[in-house]
Amino acid sequence: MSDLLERLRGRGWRMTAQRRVVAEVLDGDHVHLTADEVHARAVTRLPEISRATVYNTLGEMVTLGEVIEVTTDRRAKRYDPNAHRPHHHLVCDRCGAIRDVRPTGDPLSDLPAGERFGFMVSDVEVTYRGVCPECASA
Amino acid sequence: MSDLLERLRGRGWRMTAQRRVVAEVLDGDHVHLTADEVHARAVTRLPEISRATVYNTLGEMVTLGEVIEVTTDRRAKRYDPNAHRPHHHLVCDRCGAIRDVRPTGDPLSDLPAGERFGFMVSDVEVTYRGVCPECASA
DNA sequence: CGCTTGACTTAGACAAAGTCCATCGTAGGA
DNA sequence: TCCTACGATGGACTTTGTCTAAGTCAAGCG
Repeated sequence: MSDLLERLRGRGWRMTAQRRVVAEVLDGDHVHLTADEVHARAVTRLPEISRATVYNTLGEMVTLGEVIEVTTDRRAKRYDPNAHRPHHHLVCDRCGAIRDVRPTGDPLSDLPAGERFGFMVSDVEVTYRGVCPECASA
Repeated sequence: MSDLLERLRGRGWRMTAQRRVVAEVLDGDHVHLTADEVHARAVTRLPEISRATVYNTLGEMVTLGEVIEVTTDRRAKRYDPNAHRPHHHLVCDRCGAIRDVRPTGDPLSDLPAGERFGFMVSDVEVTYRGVCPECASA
């Protein structure tokens, strides 16, 4: 994760204990925590960190493009540190588990000009839905 | 919209003034209203309709498969009556405008078995993002 | 036709997720 | 080491949605 920390430093981020903890909590592959989950884990390392700070820090990371916001359902937004490898998401409809996936092909090129309604289309998010092995066998 | 009303009747729905109004409000193409917007419009026709009823009715329509829930951002869910023609969505990042689009190709077949992590994948949602003509010229 | 019944509606309390703001604290440069 | 602007805090507030207890009404039945 020092990877993420390094990048943030390099952008003139003022380093504080709170920011370090949030960045550390977000480390790893297939990590998709909600803001509250990030807060809960951060608290175990830095008991006095506030919810507002977690929200602020996550928001800044998103703005800097170091973390991606994922909205897979009506519930809370999730935060995905895997921002530097383009990917999409596979979500379990039963338990909400999320995996990063990389489909073949480019969905952007699948949208013909006639279906763009004059928009300048810049991005596409693909969410696959199904049932994960654990839920299927339960 | 009598189309939607007819289908609902046929499923043994008890017909009430409230349900009729909600169904009528949802009529049309490229309609993606939030529950609150549906309520606001319903109130102009039936002043005493309550928020809870609008939520209940929308939820039932979704369960019956006559209306689709669309979650494009952190804000409110939107309701799309165009449930019987498969389609995806194009969203303006500035003003939130939504258009129904139909890309070529099938994203489901773009997810190789090795990227499915044992999931039984049953559905895929594609959200294109960009800037609409109105926002681009403003 | 009017009765009955259970499905439907209502208002408001409640909950979850997130934002805002005034104030206090501190990282890091001089 | 001292200063100061940037960051952190926590509590109030907002938005979106759910739940519940009590009242209302659509529609089948006689």
